[in-house]
Formats: sequence, C-alpha cells, structure tokens
Amino acid sequence: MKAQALHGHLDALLLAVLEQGALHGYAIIEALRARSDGNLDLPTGTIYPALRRLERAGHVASTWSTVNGRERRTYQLTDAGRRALTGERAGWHEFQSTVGRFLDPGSPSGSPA
Amino acid sequence: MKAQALHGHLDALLLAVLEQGALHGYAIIEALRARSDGNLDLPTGTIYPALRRLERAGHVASTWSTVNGRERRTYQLTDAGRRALTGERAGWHEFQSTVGRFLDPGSPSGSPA
DNA sequence: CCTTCATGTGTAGCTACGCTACTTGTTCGA
DNA sequence: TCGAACAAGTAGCGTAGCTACACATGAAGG
Repeated sequence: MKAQALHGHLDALLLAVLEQGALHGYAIIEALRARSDGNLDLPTGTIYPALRRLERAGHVASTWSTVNGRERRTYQLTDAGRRALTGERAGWHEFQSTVGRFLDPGSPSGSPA
Repeated sequence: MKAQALHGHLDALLLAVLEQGALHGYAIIEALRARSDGNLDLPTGTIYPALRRLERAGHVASTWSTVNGRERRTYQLTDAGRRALTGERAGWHEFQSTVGRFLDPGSPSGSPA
C-alpha cells in the first residue's frame, strides 16, 4: 500500500479503532496491523503525534497506567470523538464514492452503498 | 470534501479521466468537476504540476495546438500510463477495502467487490 | 472603447501531515 | 549478558496538494 494514500484518513482510522474500546498507542498499532492483514503497519512516529492531535482536538482522552512496570497511556473516545467519527465516516463514504466514480469501472451511479 | 483526502490518489484520477480521451488541462478540471457533481473542484495549481509530473513519468504525452488563438496543451495517455492506471486501480481497491474495513460498519470481510 | 469574465497555461511559496531515524526505559528469554 | 519485544516520544524530512499570483486571448456588456 502506498504510504501517502493514508493522508487525511488516519484520524478516522484511529477513531474507528478506539470505538471498540480504549487502547494504548502500541496496541493501536497492532490492532491496525491485525485488522488490515498487515496492510497498515504504521510507525510510532505516525501514531503518537496523531493521537496527541486527536487529544488536543478533544476527540480522545488519555489516562496513564502502569502495567508490568511499563508506563502506558491509554486512549479512549470522547463524546466529541464519537461525533467526529460519524462525520469522518460520512466524509469517507463521500470520498469513496467520488473517487470510485472515476476508478471503479462497472459502477456508473457511483453509489454502490 | 476535505482537501487533503485526495493525497496520493490524484494521479489515478487524472489517468482515469484521460482514459476516455485526450484532454487539455482546463478541460480536465471541468471533467473532474462535472463527473463528480462538483465535489472535485481542483485549482490549476494542483492540476498543471500534476500533469507535468505524469509527463515526466511517461504516463501521459502532451501536444500543443492552437484553438481560437489560444494555446492548448493536450494530454493523452501513453501505454505506460494505461498500465499505470491498472496498477492505480488495484491500489485504490486495496486501499478502499483496507480503510473500509475500519470505517464501513456493516461489511466485515472488507471485500465487497 | 473599456472593462469584465471565461478560457487557458503556468510558477513560487506555503502548509499539512505522515515517515524516517533516533532516544529512553523495562521485561523476558536465550 | 545480550538481544528482542514492549512502550512512549520527538526532531527533522519529504511529498504533494493548495493559495495566490502573473500572463495572454476572445467575447460580452456598458
């Protein structure tokens, strides 16, 4: 998967992963990798700054905890984050349908969903 | 539509538009706008550099012509461009399915196509 | 005649944002 | 003891689309 394809969609992915339950950064990376069959293997330098961004935006909240002597910052979705995710989903569908109209051969209307 | 969502997919769009016939830059902008119901209203500063990039990559070829005293640079797909478009389509489908797995609620397998 | 708008191409510089490469620290198995 | 997995983090880079501009012609309107 081309690296820059993700541009602008990472926030939505992170919110979607956290929708199913709070996770810490490292676990988020593993969840993305697992649920995408290895297609999304994102480096920490991508995830951690993105999570800080989401926290500054109020979409996630973080709490520190210590597990086996290791410091974990666990992130959970806020109500605003849940609302944001709804918007991101809508945006994704619009984007998908718009680009698909050009790139999907057999779907003329552009609205398969 | 968020602006940076397009990142990494513009080349594919341009190749797809040119697949249906040669067009000059301005007409490409209009074609994108028309076929996307106005969702893709791309500025010239996006299109022209992108076309130059595609030409340097050998995916399109350009020919000058004069129409009504106006200089037009018409772009057409090369064979390499056609092959590239096939790859871009595959990449798009992979991307779509990967992200959709997280953002599309009701499609568990992630392979609707 | 002059202004304005649509047509048409183009560039310089900005900015957003994911990536590379690195650092720090702990636990666990070889 | 040493390396690998776990866990978090930052500085700086690079890509690539966007903003704002410049330039030129033709048609329409006053």
